[in-house]
Amino acid sequence: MEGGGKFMTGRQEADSIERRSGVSLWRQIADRILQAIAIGDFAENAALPPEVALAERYGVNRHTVRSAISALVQEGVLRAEQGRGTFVLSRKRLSYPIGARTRFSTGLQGQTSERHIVLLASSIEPASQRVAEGLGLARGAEVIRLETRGEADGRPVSRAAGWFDARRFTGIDKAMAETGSVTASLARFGIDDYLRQSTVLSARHADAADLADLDLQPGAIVLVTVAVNVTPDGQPIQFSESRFPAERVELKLSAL
Amino acid sequence: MEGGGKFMTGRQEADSIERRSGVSLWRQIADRILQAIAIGDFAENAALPPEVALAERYGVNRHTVRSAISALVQEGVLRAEQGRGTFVLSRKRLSYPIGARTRFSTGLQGQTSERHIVLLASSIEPASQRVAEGLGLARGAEVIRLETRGEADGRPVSRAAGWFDARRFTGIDKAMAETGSVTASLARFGIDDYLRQSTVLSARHADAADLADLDLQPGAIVLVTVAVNVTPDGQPIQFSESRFPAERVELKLSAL
DNA sequence: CAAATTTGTCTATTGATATAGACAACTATA
DNA sequence: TATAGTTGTCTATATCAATAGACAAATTTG
Repeated sequence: MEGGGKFMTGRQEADSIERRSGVSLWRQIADRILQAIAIGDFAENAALPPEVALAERYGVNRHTVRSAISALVQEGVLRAEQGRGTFVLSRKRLSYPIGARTRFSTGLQGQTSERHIVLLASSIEPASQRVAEGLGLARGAEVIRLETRGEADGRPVSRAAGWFDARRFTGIDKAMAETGSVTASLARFGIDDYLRQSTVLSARHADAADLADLDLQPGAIVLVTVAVNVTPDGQPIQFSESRFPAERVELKLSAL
Repeated sequence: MEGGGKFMTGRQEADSIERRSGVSLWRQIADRILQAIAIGDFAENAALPPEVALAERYGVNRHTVRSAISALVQEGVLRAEQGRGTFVLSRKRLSYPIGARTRFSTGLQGQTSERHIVLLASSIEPASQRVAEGLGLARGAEVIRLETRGEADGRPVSRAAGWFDARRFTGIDKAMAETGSVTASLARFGIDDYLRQSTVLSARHADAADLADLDLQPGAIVLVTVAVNVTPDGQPIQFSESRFPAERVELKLSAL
């Protein structure tokens, strides 16, 4: 029973693996295992099926499965013990909420014991076309750019660039460095509340910058959001582009 | 340093390519070209830079670039003409809106000249755990499952499975086959309006089923949404899982 | 027409990917 | 303690991926 099971269950399952696809088999199998963990097929701390069983299941050689497992061990997802088995270390994906009032820290409450934003860099630059459009400024107007990384339990879960009107938000880089919070920084400028006006979402393979920023292994997938935050009366205050590692994060879109 | 140019522009650019990553260079370059087209770097009908220029730009051999181009020609994204150049065929990605009132047809108005939903299959089955949770039914309760494909201008842009309470929506499969519209089908059961209660979003490599369903090439990425639609008073009516080809579709999250 | 530019094809070589088989090392258990 | 089950290591072979160079074929330009 290879492909016949597709309609049998309520879940998309590992029917097969694509050869000569430009994606190596071990990478595809590593992705499958990651996904299986994410949807709860392999419980945390539980043993994976033995290598020979996985090899049969995916229709490849045992050594190919070993390459996949070896990559996941490198990533800290699995732990292999000779004679015993291979065990799942990492938890399910974080569920990052996106809605009218998207906030980093509050959204992950309950899922992680610790979370924070690190300001990596800031700069002043002329607004590019899309930034200018998003913020309702003239192209080339001065904007402040903040580069940040979100971390939860010590692991990177997001990497964002945010742009603000440099005139209105002079010094927001310092505020951000001190508070570690966009919400708190904006409060210093009299912004008590802000809303997510629009979010555009896409996905792609991680490039070199993503790999470094998010501590990913080559071949990983990133979710990309491009968003505009506005004041309650509709004035644009922030344009942002965020990247999330798809293997560690899912986005939960909440009405509101 | 490698990524020195990273802070120079407002755009994530092609700093480099990852070797021995499990993803072949030609596939990575094909992804880059797709992305460049999607964000408008290469205009429609315009010529791509010559192969030698691309090879230099990405730091690979010309033949590797040719492999990437050849894959994109297969996918119908590019057209190569000997002696002239290689040209961009496909348009930008469709922007598929997701919000409180997500509807297939209305959402794509203006972006495509033609769009419709095809009912591929339907069945009655016991509710799996997650379907039951989503619909607020007991696990194992009978549900109707509709398998559909969304097409715009003749190209697949979505592939969805939708589940409905079999008791309440007996015959919705026929309604769907006749009307080709979820909204119209639900109207027959007295549902004039419905809202998107929750959407969970993730991304992964396309598996064999995705490749067949969405007419993709191996190595492609799919966006996956899992959603629950409810009546205005909060009663769950539909649980769905949809897959979108990331190279052809982006999701636009609209407030409310 | 001639030259320059660009894509297409061919041969050859190297390294990564995948398969195959055998056996060692370690663990749990009967 | 013996046995079965599991991960770890090794050798060998075949195929795919990537590089390198040369030249043909088609198109555009001077």
